[in-house]
Amino acid sequence: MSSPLKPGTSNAYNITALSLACEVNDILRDIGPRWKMQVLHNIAAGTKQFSSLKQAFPSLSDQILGKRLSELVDDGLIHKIVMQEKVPKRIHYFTSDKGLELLKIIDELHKWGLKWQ
Amino acid sequence: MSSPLKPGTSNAYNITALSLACEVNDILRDIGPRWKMQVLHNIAAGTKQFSSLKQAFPSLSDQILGKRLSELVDDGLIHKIVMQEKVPKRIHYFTSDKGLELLKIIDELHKWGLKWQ
DNA sequence: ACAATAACTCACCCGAAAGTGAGCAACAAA
DNA sequence: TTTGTTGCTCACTTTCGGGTGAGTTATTGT
Repeated sequence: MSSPLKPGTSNAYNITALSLACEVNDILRDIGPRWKMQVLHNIAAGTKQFSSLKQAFPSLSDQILGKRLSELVDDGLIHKIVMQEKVPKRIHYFTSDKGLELLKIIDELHKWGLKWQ
Repeated sequence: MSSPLKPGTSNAYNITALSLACEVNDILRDIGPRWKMQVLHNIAAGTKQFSSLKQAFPSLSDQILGKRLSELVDDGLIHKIVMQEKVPKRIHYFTSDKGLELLKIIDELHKWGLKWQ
């Protein structure tokens, strides 16, 4: 899902601390891009197609939506199935188990945010 | 902790979906900056001073460390107490309850990452 | 006299991410 | 025949965040 240790990011003193630290860093970078978790959440809520996701987020451009979807597929957070090959294509997205478990944590993050403003 | 809805980010259709979405977006932006959660984690583990945090993360520059610390203070995730005013100053950082609860969620994120690679 | 220390801030650069404009495929409806 | 649909990709510009170099403060150690 992401790159290993960058050069110079580790040393003798903090090798164990950094093993956790770097992994968390990488995860945050993976889930951090704008709209990405929202799109994942919407797909989990039943929105399946590109065009309906567009409607759900009118201020999100096609380009960014396309990028986020391909990132989510690459991360294994969603699956993509082609329902109809010929144009206009019909493609359905649905969340993987990995994605659903991530969303549980995202939801806790949301609750944490509500609790502490 | 962060800005409210940006103009054009909301509309009639998705007002409820976006209320969650935008909050999560904002939280992710707040916890996303490089090193921030690592620094928080190290402070929770007992590292109290600027100079010892520097040692813990040799590849992290003073400038970024200073920035992250002030962000963490602004976010209410850590507290800063001045132990000795006169130069060289002695300043201690320690995690707030808000910060500790966030770290629990970060830890789950870490476990999620280990489970799914 | 000089360097070192602790904890920063300011000004700047540069690469990555976000956002914008255009286009495309191939079929169906107006 | 033109327009619309669906699901994108490519190229470009702009914005933002990370990283670097230098400087500051006053006291203490050599």
